[in-house]
Amino acid sequence: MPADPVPTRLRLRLLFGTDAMLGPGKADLLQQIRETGSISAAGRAMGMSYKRAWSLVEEMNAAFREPLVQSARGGASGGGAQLTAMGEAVLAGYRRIEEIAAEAAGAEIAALAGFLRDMPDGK
Amino acid sequence: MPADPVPTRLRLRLLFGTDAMLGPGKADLLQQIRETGSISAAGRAMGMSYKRAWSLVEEMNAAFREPLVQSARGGASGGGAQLTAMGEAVLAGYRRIEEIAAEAAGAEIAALAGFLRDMPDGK
DNA sequence: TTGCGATATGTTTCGACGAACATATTGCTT
DNA sequence: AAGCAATATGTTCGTCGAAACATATCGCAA
Repeated sequence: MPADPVPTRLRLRLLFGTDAMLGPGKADLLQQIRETGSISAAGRAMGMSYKRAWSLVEEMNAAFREPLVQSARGGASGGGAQLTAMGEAVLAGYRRIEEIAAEAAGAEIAALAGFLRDMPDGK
Repeated sequence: MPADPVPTRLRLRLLFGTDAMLGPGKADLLQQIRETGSISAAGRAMGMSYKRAWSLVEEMNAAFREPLVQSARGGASGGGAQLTAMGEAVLAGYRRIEEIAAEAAGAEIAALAGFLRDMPDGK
């Protein structure tokens, strides 16, 4: 068989109770913060305003027992941010969940994708 | 241990290529159509305008090789809609994927939920 | 002590998406 | 032939959330 004509991805979102949630956006943000060492740089890398990035960080820090992101302002480089141990754990956990789910449901997902029309768009 | 303080749910969305996607909303809509035999009744049951429900149906019908919903207008009861065999298959497949993913990742999800603050809100 | 770069946070502006509204159409029933 | 109930589809109107804009603050370095 040829490479699958329609690459199918699985995105998942965890709903904690009524308000708190963790999805691909926050996970990617955590990862970018981890890589760039800055909330603003992470936001830029994702085409997201600093304000929005910061808001998401604030939500996450409030939702868990301990903050996921530790930030500092001032200093030589103006400040920065990095993941706490809790932040590392949550990010790793989310990635693991993604992987496990995609793996477990892979066959079913492929079956569904097989029902798709070949070219959904006009391309 | 007591019942989990924060009931955690998993919602997943399948992204087919760039445009087509299938998530909880469309799946629930399919199920309601199946149960009510009508697009408008399904929309009402979900607090969704007929127009929106119809649009979603149109998207789904266009995305797959065969329509998922077959509709008829006119007639004794004014018309109606029902799932095609393809529609039944897609709905069942999505539910199965949900179940498999939740089951496979259950332990990891519970672990993450354990990191949550007890009362995210003020309640 | 001035400047820089990033965090922190409030206010205003804007645009997309859905709701609401409005019709047209269809085919049984009576 | 008239009426009904639901599909089908276009148009307008509101609203919520994000973007954009605007400051304030911090701490090191030069």
